Amino acid sequence: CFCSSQILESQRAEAEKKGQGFLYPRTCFELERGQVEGRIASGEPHIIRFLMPRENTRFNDLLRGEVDVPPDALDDFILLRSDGSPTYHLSVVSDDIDMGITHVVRGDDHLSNTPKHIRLFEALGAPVPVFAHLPLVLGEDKKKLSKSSGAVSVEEFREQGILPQALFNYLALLSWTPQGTDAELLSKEQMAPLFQIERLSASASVFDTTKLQWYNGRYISTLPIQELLHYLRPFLDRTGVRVGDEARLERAVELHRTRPRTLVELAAAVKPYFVDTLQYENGITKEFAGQNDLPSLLGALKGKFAQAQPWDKDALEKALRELAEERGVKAGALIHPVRMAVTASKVGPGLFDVLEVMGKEGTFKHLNAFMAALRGSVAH
RNA sequence: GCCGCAUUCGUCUAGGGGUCUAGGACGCCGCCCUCUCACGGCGGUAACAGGGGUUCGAAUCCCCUAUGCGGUACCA
Repeated sequence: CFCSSQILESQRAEAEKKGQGFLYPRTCFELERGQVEGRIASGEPHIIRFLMPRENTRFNDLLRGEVDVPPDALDDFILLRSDGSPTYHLSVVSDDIDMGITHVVRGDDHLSNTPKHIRLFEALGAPVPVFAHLPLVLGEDKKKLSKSSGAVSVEEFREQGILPQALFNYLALLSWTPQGTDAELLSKEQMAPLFQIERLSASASVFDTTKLQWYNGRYISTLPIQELLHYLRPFLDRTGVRVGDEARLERAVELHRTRPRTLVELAAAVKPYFVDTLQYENGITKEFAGQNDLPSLLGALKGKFAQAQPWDKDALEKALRELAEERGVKAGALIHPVRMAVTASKVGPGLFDVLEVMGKEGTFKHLNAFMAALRGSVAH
């Protein structure tokens, strides 16, 4: 075809103005063979088009069943550009033939290209593969997933502290459910034998970060501990945690793992067990600075704890409850400030478990720092 | 414009003519457990896009409309 793109473009605009579709008018197809050879020999720029049959193209998509496409929108598409390079359509089809591809599984957005590809396979005398067009995953704005609509690469999810198992599980269950089970938590190994491509839904799904995080939380709390630790390590490094005591890390993770939804949060939760100083800001001013008897209570508690033998949750709980009894306060009046002191958080696992794992040294270090911070905030 | 694909709770989905007063999960709300939070347990909230058919009977089959997405490139 020798038609210039300018001419075709203006013809196309013309047709659209009249509200009509535009197909290549096959002007150059009418040319005599000798004429064509002459013009090519003279170096005139040209492209090679595929002569698309003017009839319906039917094929059976694994997900959508019979698809029947009339020729209206099937143009005599270009195979070779004027510089001689192949277009996408020629490339994929030759590649598929070359590699002996039997099943083409690709995104929905290629459904409209399929008739072209099928005709190409036929024209090249190759067997037409089976097609399956998967629905797209949409962003929360219901538009095609893009950079602006959230994370789009596995690297980004890894950075956010999402476990590969969780991402896999979540993604696999978008547009697909296994037959005969309501199970949501499925490993790759469990899914493989259940997988049937026909059970994929044909409609697009919206990516829900909250649900992904739920999956992630489930995997964080159930993964074998060593495996979890393996994934957690980079996040510990990143938050500046130097783990001196592996056994303590393991116990701390066991204690905290039911709460976080990302590895970032898990790392933050076990940080107090391995650092010298914590940041209290909000905890001090809002909750405890106004309690005038708190310094005295905590001082007395330190005395009790100093004598606790052994340093375990039962002994510590006994010591704390004794003091509460003696002072006529509720145990909670001690438990909450101590939790704040040792973890810089209002929420967390049972306090005595935390103290046992943290150890005597760590507990006192944080208690002292907290009391000092209390004095500072009262003074102001 | 033309062609194609899609449409069940806010979201992911089950459902393939009667068993659907539509099931499960996330989220949200309440209760239980409890030193707090989480986990766990129990309960609740919320959907068949609209309109025509076909049928004794439709979320399920057909048509139309609406909406969304994709294609209509010398992009992939």
